[in-house]
Amino acid sequence: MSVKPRPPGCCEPPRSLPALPAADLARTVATFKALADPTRLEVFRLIAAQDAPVCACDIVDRFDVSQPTVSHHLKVLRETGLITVSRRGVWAYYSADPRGLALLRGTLDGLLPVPLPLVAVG
Amino acid sequence: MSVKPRPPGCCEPPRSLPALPAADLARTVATFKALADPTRLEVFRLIAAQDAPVCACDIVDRFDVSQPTVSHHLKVLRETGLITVSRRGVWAYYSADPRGLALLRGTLDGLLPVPLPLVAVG
DNA sequence: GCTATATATCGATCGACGTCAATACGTCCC
DNA sequence: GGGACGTATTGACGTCGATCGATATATAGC
Repeated sequence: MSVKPRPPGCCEPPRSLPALPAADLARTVATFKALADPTRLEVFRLIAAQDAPVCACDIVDRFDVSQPTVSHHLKVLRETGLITVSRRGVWAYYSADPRGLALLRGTLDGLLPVPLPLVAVG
Repeated sequence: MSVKPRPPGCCEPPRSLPALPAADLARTVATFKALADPTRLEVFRLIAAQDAPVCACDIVDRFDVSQPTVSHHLKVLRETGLITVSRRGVWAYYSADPRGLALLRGTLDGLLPVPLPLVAVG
């Protein structure tokens, strides 16, 4: 953060980088963190692979963790905008929110230029 | 994980998802985790924004954490394949490894189909 | 060799997080 | 209302990880 002279013979100062706004940084970090747990990543993969919303009971059935733990993971994914929930009676149905992944994709594209230019077709 | 009958009136069983191989899951989780810390994400952003390798001393200068902490973050980024290091005398120069981000991009594309079909040109 | 400098490693601390059992909350049905 | 069931919340526990100061390692120059 300080403005120090280069150590002699070291290097040119790197190109300065516009700092990410604090809110964007926090949101990006939270999204990465949401997918940085093996159980939670698999839960999200299961939800994202479906055409129709997934019942919470199915998720509980498919993982070797307790029902409160699954509920906790779903809450984290919901709070980061990666999934949405809808209720029908006592049942809760979860779907992937495309905007959550779009945010991540945008972040990655901002980190390094894509190797080949891409254009949308169709 | 068990094969239980549906609760009555709940839902159709979700499409079964081929489990991610353990090694792939671990590697993906580790990469997400590497970018899930605000300091480390900013360090990586600084490195990835450059055309030339960045001297470690510059990174230490630009952040409000101690030199051992920066060294630790650089090690994590290196071990996940997001950056590479080269030495010249006592100095260490870090560059972004495009393959690290490519892995992440591939993972995201596997999580949800891209909103519009994309083709490479040029 | 000795000193100075750049970077890495070690050990300790402290907060964050994944997990569980227990419990609370809501909804359905009798 | 009362019981049954699906889901969410709470509180506690153990582990992991970000951070630091101290120290180690390595290189350059004298």
